[in-house]
Amino acid sequence: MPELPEVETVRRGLVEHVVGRTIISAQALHPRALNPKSLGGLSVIEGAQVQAIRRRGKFLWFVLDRPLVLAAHLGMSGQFLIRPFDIRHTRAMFTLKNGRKVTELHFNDQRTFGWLSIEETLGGLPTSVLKIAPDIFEDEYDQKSVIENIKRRNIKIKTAILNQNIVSGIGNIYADESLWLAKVHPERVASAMKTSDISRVLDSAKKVMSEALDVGGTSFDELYVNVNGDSGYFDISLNAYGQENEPCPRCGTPIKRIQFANRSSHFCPKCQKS
DNA sequence: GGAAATGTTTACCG
DNA sequence: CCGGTAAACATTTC
Repeated sequence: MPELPEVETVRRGLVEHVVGRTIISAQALHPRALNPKSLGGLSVIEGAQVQAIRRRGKFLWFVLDRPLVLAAHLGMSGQFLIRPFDIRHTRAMFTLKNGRKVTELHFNDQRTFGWLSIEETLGGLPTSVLKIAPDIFEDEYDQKSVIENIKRRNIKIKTAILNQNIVSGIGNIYADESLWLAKVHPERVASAMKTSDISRVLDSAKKVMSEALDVGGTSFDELYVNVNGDSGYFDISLNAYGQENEPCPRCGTPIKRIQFANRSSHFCPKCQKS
């Protein structure tokens, strides 16, 4: 469930199900579930009450009634599930209690690129999030300085918006969708772009991601689901990502797919001029 | 069997 | 230091 709209969907589910509850037990079931940088095993948060679930970009963290937080990144296939019907890929388990009510929370992760870690905070941010830039929906997000940052670089615009240290939360799907909406070719060099074009890309990213969030994110299969195991519906709204050879919804030209930084880029060769 | 999959980090090269 | 590229992590599906 991995880009900003999907992670935010998970965060909202966690707010419903775990905030205000006390962690009775927490244990990792797979050696890769715990980030090597974690200050300790998951059991160190047993007894703590969850006060809030926060997010920056694709990073989540559980605020506790103690100085430490439980930070989490879903990687490519991580899930937090309340009522898992599939426990094949459960990598960690939490039992939470609120009075007599008991909640079992699973951290599932097929590809095991996701992780959990116990971290300290600095200025309210977990250690692993310190270098991550604010995402487009945060109060701290300053689009003017983000544009200046991007403009200083001789990198492709898609590389810039995928860089979590420049602006966080955007992954391969929403990068392609944002560039399509902004009519900007993914390989345009940032330093040669007009400020207004960079601005339009970022505005488009905000628009696309808020629309995706409204429908619970993008799910192609059951890997990307909320805490109740439900899929999001943004896949039906995709205009470029995964649409190779499909007609561009704006001009009818077949969407093109190219290799980009070891992955795929999808764009309309007519609308998005290089 | 090969390729690809919504992420991040690191090594290496020029 | 900068940017590009490939690989690494691991699993599953088409």
